[in-house]
Amino acid sequence: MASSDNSRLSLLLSKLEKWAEFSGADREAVLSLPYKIRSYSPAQYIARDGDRTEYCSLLLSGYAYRSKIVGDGGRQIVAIHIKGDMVDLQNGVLGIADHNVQALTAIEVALMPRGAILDIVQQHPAVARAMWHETLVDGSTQREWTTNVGRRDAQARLAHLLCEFGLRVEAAGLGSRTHYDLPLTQEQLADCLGLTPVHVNRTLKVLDRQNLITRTLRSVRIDDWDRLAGAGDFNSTYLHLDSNSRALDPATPMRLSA
Amino acid sequence: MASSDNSRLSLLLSKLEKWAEFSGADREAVLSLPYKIRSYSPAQYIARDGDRTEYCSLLLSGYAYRSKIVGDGGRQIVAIHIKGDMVDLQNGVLGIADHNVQALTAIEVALMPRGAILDIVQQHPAVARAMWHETLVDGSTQREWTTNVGRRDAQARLAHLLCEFGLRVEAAGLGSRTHYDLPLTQEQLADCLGLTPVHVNRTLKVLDRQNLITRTLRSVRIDDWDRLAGAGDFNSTYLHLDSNSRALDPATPMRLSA
DNA sequence: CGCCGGTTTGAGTCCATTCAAGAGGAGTGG
DNA sequence: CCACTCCTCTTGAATGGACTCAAACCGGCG
Repeated sequence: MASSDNSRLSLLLSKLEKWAEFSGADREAVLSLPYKIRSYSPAQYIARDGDRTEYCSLLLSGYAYRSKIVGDGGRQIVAIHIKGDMVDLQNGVLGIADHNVQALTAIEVALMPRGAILDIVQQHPAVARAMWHETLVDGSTQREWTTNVGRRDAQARLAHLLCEFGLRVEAAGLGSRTHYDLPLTQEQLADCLGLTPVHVNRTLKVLDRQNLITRTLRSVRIDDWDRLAGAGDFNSTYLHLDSNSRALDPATPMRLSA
Repeated sequence: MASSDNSRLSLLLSKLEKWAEFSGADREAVLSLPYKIRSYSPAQYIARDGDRTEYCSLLLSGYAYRSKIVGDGGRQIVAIHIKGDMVDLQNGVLGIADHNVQALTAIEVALMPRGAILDIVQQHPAVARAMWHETLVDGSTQREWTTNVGRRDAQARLAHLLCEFGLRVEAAGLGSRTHYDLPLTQEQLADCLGLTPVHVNRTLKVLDRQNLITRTLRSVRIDDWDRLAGAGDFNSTYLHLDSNSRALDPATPMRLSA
């Protein structure tokens, strides 16, 4: 466990500090978490369903995804992760993986031993609270995904996903919400959306023909954000991107219009 | 905020203690959380999407559910909660509700102020860890629901839901896994499963005709658990019902057979 | 150049939906 | 105690969105 140059964990620190007020000691503790860097190539497993997990991983670069396999061989992708996400907090803390975690592109992760995570949350309440928040936001996103596959048609599902990606990629500083890399094959998109690859292909074409998006190879340009968000029934609240929950601003609560 | 007789929070305590080793002070702190009891009648809102939330609620009796509404008016039920569940931890801690929480039956809840929850996790790491666990298990369940609506056909979806209910109801001491109250209308079942009420009706009949279940009014008898679990592609791992994660037993990791 | 994974397109099928109407059950008020 | 109403459940028939199967196309790469 080489604890060499810990500056790579500053990514984690800045993420966590969005959610709680950190003391100097808290920051110090995060930055001195033991970790090792590891690379994975596309499709490689970070964790497999059923595995005992020893590490929590912070995604340093690239994209990763979580998936579950059903009885007939079908696959559901339940989450996509980008730079700065803790990709294995749930599996790591619960101790046993209830789903697969795989690299989508070539990635780099910082592996932190499960015990070190449990220790730091034991000793640093602010860190604990921030990680808990992280988990809560993941949960919120997951509910939205359930809703997406459960109650929207193919076009809305896809539009919704593209909007979510845009905002998250932008928030992570990886591009603009209207033009970003989308390193998913149509088959993987289908597995995110509960559709078949063939139908994803057709649906993409429909969005393109309506001048909502322009597809180039593995990247997307959103030509009309507002109309795409409308088509996707997209409301960004669930992403909790505004980090003002600790000092909740007095703005009027939003309400769905429909 | 009447902090009168705190014995009702022992339900919360016993749940949390499954996930972390509590000291006497930890127990004391949980039991002396301020709360007030409130009743809701069926369909009444505990929280609405977009609301500022001031309380976290512990469900003392009855059933509740979370839902999201989509643009065309459709509803997705994203979780069902039973006695002992914290029904509003996410909304309460994040401070703004990203979905609705409603009573399914007549219910009683213990409302605890958001601030008190934040305080206790600040001062009692074991409590924080236990609540975090609670959230992680919720997240795991949510991933399974996403998978259920995304990648299983109507029959499997319904069978899966019935199995999940059975185990959870049994774990909460409310009945047996093979015979329990199911206070959902077929419309509500449909909204859990991403189906229409009409199709739920037909699918129930299919399960009945295959002698997997027997339906009586608002309750279910599972006649052949193993076959139903097979039909529903059900594997209970994701519920994390075995509370041995803090002292992980050395059993071989489970792997899916398919 | 020829392979190979991914994309595109077409045609036919099917699972679930929609629309519609009737039956059952519980509660209410006359 | 019965009539009435409302809600839920049930069933049928027709429709449709997404799927399956299958073949062709494309672009990158060895």
